[in-house]
Amino acid sequence: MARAALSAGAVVDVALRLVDEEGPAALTLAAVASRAGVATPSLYKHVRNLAELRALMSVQVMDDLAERIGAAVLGRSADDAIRALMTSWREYVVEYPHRYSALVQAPEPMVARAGQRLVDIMLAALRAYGMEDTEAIHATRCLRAAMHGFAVLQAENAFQRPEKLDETYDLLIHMVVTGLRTPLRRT
Amino acid sequence: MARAALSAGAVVDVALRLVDEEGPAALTLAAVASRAGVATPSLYKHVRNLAELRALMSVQVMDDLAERIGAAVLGRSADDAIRALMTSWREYVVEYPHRYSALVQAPEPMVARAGQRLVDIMLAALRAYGMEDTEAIHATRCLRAAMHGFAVLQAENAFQRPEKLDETYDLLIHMVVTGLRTPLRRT
DNA sequence: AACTGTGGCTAATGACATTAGCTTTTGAGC
DNA sequence: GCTCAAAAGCTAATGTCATTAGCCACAGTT
Repeated sequence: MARAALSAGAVVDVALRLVDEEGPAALTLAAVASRAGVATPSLYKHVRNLAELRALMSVQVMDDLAERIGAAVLGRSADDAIRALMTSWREYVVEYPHRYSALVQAPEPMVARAGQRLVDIMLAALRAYGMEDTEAIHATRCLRAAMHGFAVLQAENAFQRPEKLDETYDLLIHMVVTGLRTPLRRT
Repeated sequence: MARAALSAGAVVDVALRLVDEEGPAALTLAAVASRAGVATPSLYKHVRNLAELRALMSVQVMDDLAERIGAAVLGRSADDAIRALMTSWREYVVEYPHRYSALVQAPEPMVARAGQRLVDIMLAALRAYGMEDTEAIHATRCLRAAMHGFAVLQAENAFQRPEKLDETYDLLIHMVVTGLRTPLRRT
């Protein structure tokens, strides 16, 4: 073996810190290398290329997020679980907006798997509503769309009005919970 | 005057067609210039730089979208208007997924103004629910978040399961409409 | 027919990502 | 302690971009 200075994980950490501090546009291999105290090409010993770094960063973020929402949901059920899930999701976005903006939804297996972990937690939280499998999938997608849409727009500063975002989010939670409670007509 | 060959609008059109056909990653000035039958630096006679081109493209897309949802909402009200609004929004995304992915939410005045047009249509559609101004703002944000989140995820192919997206979207519409119908308790 | 400004062009620069090929370090086995 | 292979680092080189500078041609006006 050789010096164990850097590693794929360390590179990802450095890159995430860079994005946190300087925004998603600042993510270049040169900047990451500089922060890591290493020459740019050296990064290729740990990461295949920039696209893979992005994917690894997304996986890391999704896993962090999964841990959070998993903990938030623990021991709660139905409406209460959904509320905790949505609240903790947004807390993450507020804490790391740039990081969230850097999320990539590539069809890469690695990223897809990390995304699946998130979806699984949502599915579990929805079981309490007594949904059939197919129905639960649809509900999860809606939940995901609502949270992700809000998160993206907030992270990109697309809400300009002075009204409090917290209140808007309360309404969104209310919409989701109410929608889950009053099912569509069975066909 | 000189030859009136290209124009800012024409460049934007070419760029949009490029994105439609080859995806958002294919958007480079070189590719746009080549399609326009012109050398790369010539584009700068019509567009300040790549960032401005992106902004102009976003404005164009938002305006197209505004026209569509405006027409869809015309003459309808309340639940019916919301359903038409959400349906036509998604039709646009299905028709031009790459274009939608290329949307940028910069705080640039130009883009913000185009976004405001979209928001205004949503606000108008929500008036039928008899909401106070502040309440309408919150509701619009939720509507926007839900539609945008779904659109982004679909455009990025983030929904992998075989379940029909149309059915999921019906549920999302249902959630929004139900949520609007059953207001939060006033504090 | 000369003039002016517009749109286009070539050449140059600087930031990147990525590759090739060389050097250093280090840990494993002796 | 010594050898050595591989890991990890480095410099140099390449190709693609965006962007800028400076020049040329042409249209429409005078």
